[in-house]
Amino acid sequence: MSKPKQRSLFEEDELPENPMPWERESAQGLYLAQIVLNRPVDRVFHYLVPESMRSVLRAGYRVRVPFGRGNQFVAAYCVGVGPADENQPSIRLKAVEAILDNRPLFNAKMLKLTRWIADRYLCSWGQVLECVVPAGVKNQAGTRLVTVFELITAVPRAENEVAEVISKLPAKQRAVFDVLKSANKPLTLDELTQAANCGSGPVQSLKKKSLIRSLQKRVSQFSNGDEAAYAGIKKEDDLQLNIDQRRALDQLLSAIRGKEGSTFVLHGVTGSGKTEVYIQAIREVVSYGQQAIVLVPEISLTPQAIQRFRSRFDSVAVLHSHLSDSDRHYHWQNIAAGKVQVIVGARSAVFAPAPHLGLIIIDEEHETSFKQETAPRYHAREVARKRSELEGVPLILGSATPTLNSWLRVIEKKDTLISMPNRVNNLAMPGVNIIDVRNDARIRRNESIGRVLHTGMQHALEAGGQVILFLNLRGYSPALWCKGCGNSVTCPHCEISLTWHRDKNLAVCHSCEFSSQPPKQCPRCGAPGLRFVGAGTQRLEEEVRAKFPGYSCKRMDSDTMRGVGSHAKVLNAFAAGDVDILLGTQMIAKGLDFPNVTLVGVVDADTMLHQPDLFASERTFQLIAQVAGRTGRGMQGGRVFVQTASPAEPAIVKAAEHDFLGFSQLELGHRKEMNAPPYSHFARVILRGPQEERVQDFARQLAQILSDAASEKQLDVQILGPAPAPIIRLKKYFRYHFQLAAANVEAILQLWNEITDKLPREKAIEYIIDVDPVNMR
DNA sequence: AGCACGCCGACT
DNA sequence: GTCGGCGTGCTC
Repeated sequence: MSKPKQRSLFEEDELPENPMPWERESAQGLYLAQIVLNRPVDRVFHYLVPESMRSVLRAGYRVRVPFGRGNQFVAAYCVGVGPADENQPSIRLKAVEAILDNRPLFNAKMLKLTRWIADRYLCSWGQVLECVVPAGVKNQAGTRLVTVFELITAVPRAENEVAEVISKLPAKQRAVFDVLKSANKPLTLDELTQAANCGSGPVQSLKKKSLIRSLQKRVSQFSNGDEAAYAGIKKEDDLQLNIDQRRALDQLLSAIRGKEGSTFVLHGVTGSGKTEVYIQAIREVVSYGQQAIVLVPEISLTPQAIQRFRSRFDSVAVLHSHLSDSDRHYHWQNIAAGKVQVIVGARSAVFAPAPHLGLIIIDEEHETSFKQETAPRYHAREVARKRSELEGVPLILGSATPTLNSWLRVIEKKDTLISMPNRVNNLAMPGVNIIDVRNDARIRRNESIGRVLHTGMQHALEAGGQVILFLNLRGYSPALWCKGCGNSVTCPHCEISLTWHRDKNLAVCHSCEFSSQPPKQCPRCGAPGLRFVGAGTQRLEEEVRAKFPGYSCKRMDSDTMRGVGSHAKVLNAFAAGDVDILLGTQMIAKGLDFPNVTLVGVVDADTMLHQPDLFASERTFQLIAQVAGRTGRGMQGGRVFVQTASPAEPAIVKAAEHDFLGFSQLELGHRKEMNAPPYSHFARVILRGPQEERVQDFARQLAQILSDAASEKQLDVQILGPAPAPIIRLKKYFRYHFQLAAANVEAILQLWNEITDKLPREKAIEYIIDVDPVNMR
């Protein structure tokens, strides 16, 4: 019984755990709490519930408990309460020390969901719960304790005695007493003394006479940021839907009305008006007094996107990364109180404590940012799937380029497809030109903009259109290359090529925080004259300014978009037409909707394609399709130029043809052949330590143990590797990884659970396991 | 993950 | 003889 996690994964057994061994030994009518901790031990601990807490403590509260040999007090989560089983020896049990919340933070469904996450992503229940509750809720940010006074009414004293004491009160005390009596609620010292026009003396005297008492009350002092957010937003009516949108909405409405916990893949090409469909589907659940959760990638949480929801609904909570602890706490309370209709947020908003959830939507479902890269390493899409099942509400996965994962479920009829194959207003999809740059003299000269793209930009700009240029590398030059030895200068910690940032004249590692003055000589061979090769957004900006001097140009990447409002500022300028050419990284690839953009240039389609990654092809397709979607949204139409040295690459060709079906067919064929996801599951074990050889040895050791266990337990799990991780050095650690592969994820989970507490330890070597990884670095 | 216990080497 | 290194195992 050391691993409750194995049991509850695919059984629907109820939350109170099976009796622990000692629970079977003596029945004394004890009342116990089941407690989990934010530690990587996935076990439920039992604590005595003191008499005083018995009527309050339930599953879902946080508590403080003594833990370990030193009885250190730690915050923990109560996941169940109940009488002890028979034969409970009370000696070894400790007692709950305190309850930390005024109300439970989790209901039964959320407990079930978090338990599922712990099982599915191989971490402890406590770790999941810890990550679900925002820090601002834990530390009660935006609230404080104040002392208030109230009358003592229920005192077992003779009434006439009390009346006599009251009648003999000095004037000031009498005034205080009357104020408190007429207020009929607890008052602070300030309120009291002001109303009674006295000092604190009379109040203290009354307290001494046991006519009033003081108590601590927690009051919120949230700065109501929401009113400001809503100021200046005028409400708008729902738009008229076109035929595709109408059909999509009708399908969703019937699922909503039927209370189905089913999943819909909404495949709508860029510009097909998915958001309007979401909004009107939400309208339906809101009309029942229910709430909707909308997950979007963090980078899509733009002011325009937020405004779009705020102009349609009375109360929208937006959960983004710039919120203060206090804001987060405020939203959590509001959401839990059912005061919020729509919750819009990034990944973690999937845990929003909506009491009457009616609908979950994930927009841009293909975005990799829905996978959390630290424990618990959950994927919000899968968590949403589970939550929709538990709550019996529909889940909508929207994208112009659905993941092959979701697409396979459509093909297998596990999920329902809704197609929106046309753009709104009968706009055409933009024409995409694949430009083979292998023979372009300018590209050979190390320029980024080839002849064809240059001409295209010129025409677009002269016709009054705007241009977006996409390049997925920030900085000036992605490599400092030495002619002498042919090597590039790498980060001393990560062995990754340093990128030269010309504006600050720094060589920066994009993997850790390292940066230094660019060396004058090669650190390896000492030869002088390092060359800066390749181009990042900084250099592209310079080239654009040189080549298009009459036009204004703005760069958007994580270097220029440090400030909170910087994003909106540039986009507003672009929308207003003050900027002709917008260039940048990933962050301009999604969701932008500017009708005057008549040309989009993908400066280098090959960077993503050539990554040693199972998903490289899928990502390349997604990226080109998404970037292409940024144009042709007005009446002038639009064109896309994709510069590549692999013009025949299917991911690029199919993206150019806007042929998702064709691409998915091809790519799924490859995946099936290779028995790769979505036809199988992976879990990736990553090890790191300061000495490369020991990390490698230990990786081999672990892989061997897992491999042996797999054959011993007859589990069909392949062990692939170990091998050096693609980024072998990261911040002073050497990294190795290996993978567990199986047709069913359950086999992987079972194998890991069988072995995990028997695995050896090695000093200074840490390892983690990532189930269904999206990032292979 | 912590943390305490315990079993070995270098000190007053 | 003891202080403290770090490996080992447990945590209701």
